Amino acid sequence: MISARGNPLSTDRTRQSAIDEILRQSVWTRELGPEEFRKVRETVVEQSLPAGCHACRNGDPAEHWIGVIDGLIKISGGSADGKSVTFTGVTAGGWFGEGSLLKDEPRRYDGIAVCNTRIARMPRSTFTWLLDNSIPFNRFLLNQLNERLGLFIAMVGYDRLLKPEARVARCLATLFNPYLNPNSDQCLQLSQEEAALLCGMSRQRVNQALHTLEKENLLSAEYGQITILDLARLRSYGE
DNA sequence: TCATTAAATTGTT
DNA sequence: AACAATTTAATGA
Repeated sequence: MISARGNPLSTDRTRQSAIDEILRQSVWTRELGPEEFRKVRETVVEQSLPAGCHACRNGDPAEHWIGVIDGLIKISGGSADGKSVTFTGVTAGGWFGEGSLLKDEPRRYDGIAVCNTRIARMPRSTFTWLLDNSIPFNRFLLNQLNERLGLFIAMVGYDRLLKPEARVARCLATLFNPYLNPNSDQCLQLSQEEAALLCGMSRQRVNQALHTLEKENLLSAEYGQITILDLARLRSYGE
């Protein structure tokens, strides 16, 4: 896995297989016809992003729909006083950035690699072609937007109704939404500081909450990574 | 391979 | 926010 990532010696064949990998893992490719699938496969390109690099930047023109092959991209925005807010994370098999493509506007948010991450870029031309030609693709997008809306509504609820432990548990669980992030790895490569940004809490409080959740065998917190052990109970934690 | 050091992350107040 | 402790990664003998 690691050896192929960012390796300048990797062949075209290994590059193409990474594209095949994410297309296999993605929900929206399952209903495409052969012609549609071929067009997608021929135009999507892979890119390796070291931790901290931008997949897309607030204000830049939007030329691609972006999928995550492996790793973790955080969707964040900067506030006026220089602080940044993390809205959500996208993991393996998830795609993002369609909002700017649909509106034909510059990017509204930053997409930043939290750990070393490989992404796939679909050119705008392919994206609009799918919109014009594939009903399954349109159905997928509609569902994805609906899932996202549900996700953000749920997160507002977590903020107001749940104790810190439950907020951490459920925020982490959202990274495993089967529709938005269908192939998320149980092992999340992120520091507690990043986890805190994702949960909208202080690092100290997240640190404390992680200890509690670890004692209950729901996850294991290691140096620079969190491994999910019981996703079902994290999802419903605090009920 | 091992020791040293800097940087990142975690634990705690 | 600050500080100490711990872990990792990089370096060179």
